[in-house]
Amino acid sequence: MVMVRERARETRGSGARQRLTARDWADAALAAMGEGGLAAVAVEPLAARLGTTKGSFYWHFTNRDALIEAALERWEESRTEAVIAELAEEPDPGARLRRLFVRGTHRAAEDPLEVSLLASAADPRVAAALARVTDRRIGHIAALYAELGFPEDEAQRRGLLAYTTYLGHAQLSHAVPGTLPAGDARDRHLDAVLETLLRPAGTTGTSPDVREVSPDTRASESAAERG
Amino acid sequence: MVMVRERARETRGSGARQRLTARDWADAALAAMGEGGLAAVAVEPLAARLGTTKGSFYWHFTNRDALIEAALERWEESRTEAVIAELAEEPDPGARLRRLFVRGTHRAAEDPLEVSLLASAADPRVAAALARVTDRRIGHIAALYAELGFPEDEAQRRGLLAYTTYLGHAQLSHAVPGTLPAGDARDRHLDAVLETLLRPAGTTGTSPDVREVSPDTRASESAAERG
DNA sequence: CCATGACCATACGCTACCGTATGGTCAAAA
DNA sequence: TTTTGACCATACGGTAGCGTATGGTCATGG
Repeated sequence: MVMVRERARETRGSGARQRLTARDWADAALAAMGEGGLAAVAVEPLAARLGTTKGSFYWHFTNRDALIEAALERWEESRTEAVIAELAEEPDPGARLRRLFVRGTHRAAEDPLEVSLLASAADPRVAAALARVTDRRIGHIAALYAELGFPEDEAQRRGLLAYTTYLGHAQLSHAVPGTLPAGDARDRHLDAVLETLLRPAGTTGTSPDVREVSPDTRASESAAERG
Repeated sequence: MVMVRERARETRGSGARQRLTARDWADAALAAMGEGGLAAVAVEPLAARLGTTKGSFYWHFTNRDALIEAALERWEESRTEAVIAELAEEPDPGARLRRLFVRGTHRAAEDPLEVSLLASAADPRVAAALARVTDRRIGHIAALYAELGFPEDEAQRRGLLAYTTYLGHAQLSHAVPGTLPAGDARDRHLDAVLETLLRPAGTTGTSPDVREVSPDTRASESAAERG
């Protein structure tokens, strides 16, 4: 089963032969990681998938660990950029937080990479990357809460809770998707969650004086996104 | 750590060996799973750890899959019993929910087994076990909310949110423990989270009319528990 | 007292993967 | 045109684990 390698040599610049770069390998590693976790980042299967052999890999990387590190680095920066891209749009911090949460959960439901990384947190490199990204994200969410008028410690606490909720949601949507509402009900659920996360504190008590959640600021954005 | 194997009858040099049961293997598998995930449930390392050989294992089990299934079954029922044990104590549903949440998060922080299982949710057997346990737990929490007076759909929604929060918290405490407050601050954080999860709905709005969280019903129970 | 069967040890072949060694190919530089 | 060096193919040896085969040991019942 030899691959038909097309040698379409463009006359200029981009050496259009099927030669690979270290980044190609890192991307493939990330993809494999999303599908099978850290253990799926294996040189020989990746080589087969890329239509090449180990000879190529060991030219670009000293060993498998180096590949893992490169992949994590790539993930980390791409995620940071994605978050920053989210930031730039909305002027209203409340709407920013809503969009952040909704798009984050949507993406987590589709893309297993993030959950896979969490699942591989036993590895110290993965743990380090996760720690950096997590800190940055929680800090960012806390800043949004602060912008909304919450005092610093309360903003920090709520940022942590919001991110905790996001993580749990991502976990559920991947491991036990049946528990989560689907379709319209999903957006309604997310709205209710956001309502809970944003509701001001102060009315302590367990007695449920329950009324309808007023649907004035729905956050349903059923949009597919790219990264 | 590993227990000292008592060799009951030592009248003859070093001949007398301890015989194992299938349950011993299942327990060892669960322990290994907590430490290294599903991949750590490997016959030969387990045999070494148990001070025996593969010969013993393949007497009690047909193959590795059978061991995994047995271990999961054992986990599932032990967890169910644990939850039921929690149930029986408190008469007040609000306090039950608090204790459930606090003890759950405490245990998750100490025992990596649950997080490891989540990390191995790619395996269909693990996914099935997780699905059963998750459904039962969410149902139980929702029932507590219902007992507190929330209407059925709201109780369901809040049960899901509470469990989502638990999962995210467990995940964080394992993967990025630095983000979570420690010591006293942890209990305060948990109290605040519970306050948020139990607060009645209805006061929609983003404007933070923030006051102090009244510390009338603290849920600090720094107790070690057994399973 | 020996025969049986439950239980364990050991040796073997198999697969998947890691990493090395070494030679092949091909575009561009010399 | 020859040479160079970046890039890839292939063969090799090593390790870890799965599963099988087969024989060893020991308690108990006949």
